[in-house]
Amino acid sequence: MVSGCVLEPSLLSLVKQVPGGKVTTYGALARALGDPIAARWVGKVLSENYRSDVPCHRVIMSDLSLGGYNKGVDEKVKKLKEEGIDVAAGRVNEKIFEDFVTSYPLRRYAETQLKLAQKVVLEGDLKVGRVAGIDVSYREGGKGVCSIFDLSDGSLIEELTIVKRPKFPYIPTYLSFREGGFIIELVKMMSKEERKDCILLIDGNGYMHPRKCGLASHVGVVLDMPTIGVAKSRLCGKSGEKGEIYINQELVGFAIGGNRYVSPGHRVSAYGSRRFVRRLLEAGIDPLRRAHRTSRP
DNA sequence: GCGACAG
DNA sequence: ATCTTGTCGC
Repeated sequence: MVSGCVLEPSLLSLVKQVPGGKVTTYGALARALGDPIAARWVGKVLSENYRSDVPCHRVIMSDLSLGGYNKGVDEKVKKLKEEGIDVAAGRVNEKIFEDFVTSYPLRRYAETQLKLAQKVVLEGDLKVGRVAGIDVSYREGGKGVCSIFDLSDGSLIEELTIVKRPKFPYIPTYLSFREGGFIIELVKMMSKEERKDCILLIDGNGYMHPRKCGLASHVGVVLDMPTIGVAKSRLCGKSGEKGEIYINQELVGFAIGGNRYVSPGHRVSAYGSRRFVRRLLEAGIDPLRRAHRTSRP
């Protein structure tokens, strides 16, 4: 219950649909939520669930092995056998129940991303005077930090902080629904004048996203500000010979320095975003590292 | 079988 | 992101 409040009721009600004497898989539940990529989150939630009205013991792995259970796997096997399910050598011999009644809630979020993606502008002159790095860290809730630097002299102008509980779980490709609210609130704490002339560096992807709408693009469009995504690992795409990242032959971003992935968020091009981040680092300005450090305890 | 899977 | 969970593709 600590993580995703938003999708959790949907997930638990899906688990309740699995009849006694039948089993389903984490992946099948994720598909019923609207996206198989949520399978890992499904497993995490169910392994932590203690509600006796939710039959988590009927959820197993796609290879028919047992998976986890909060009271131990032995208890899971016992409950399954009591329901007449054939369990032998740590495997369940039963057809997978997948006949869920569902509204596929995750699809609505994906559709939101597709709509926002149509508003993304992949060009801009980046005539800005300030740069803000924004990062969110978690420990008993989330802490978002926005570190604003003056580009004329590289000095730290201001640092803003916000602490709140994220309402959306972490599911790959849906990060913007977890962290977008932190970023938007932080930017709204900036003065109008400060905001006007500022580009945002976001810890995550922009255009380098399966639906062309990662966190940086999402908040860029919502705030109508130039944004660049800088991620520490690759979510999707294929690497070219000079660090380019492609999705279906389309350039979506770059790997830089071997351990950073840069992609345009909004109102900047792919090459423009790489140039901007490179020049910042050459000038010794690292807003994201600063935001990351102050967000950590 | 081993690793990847934004944070 | 932390303490571990599933699935798919190489």
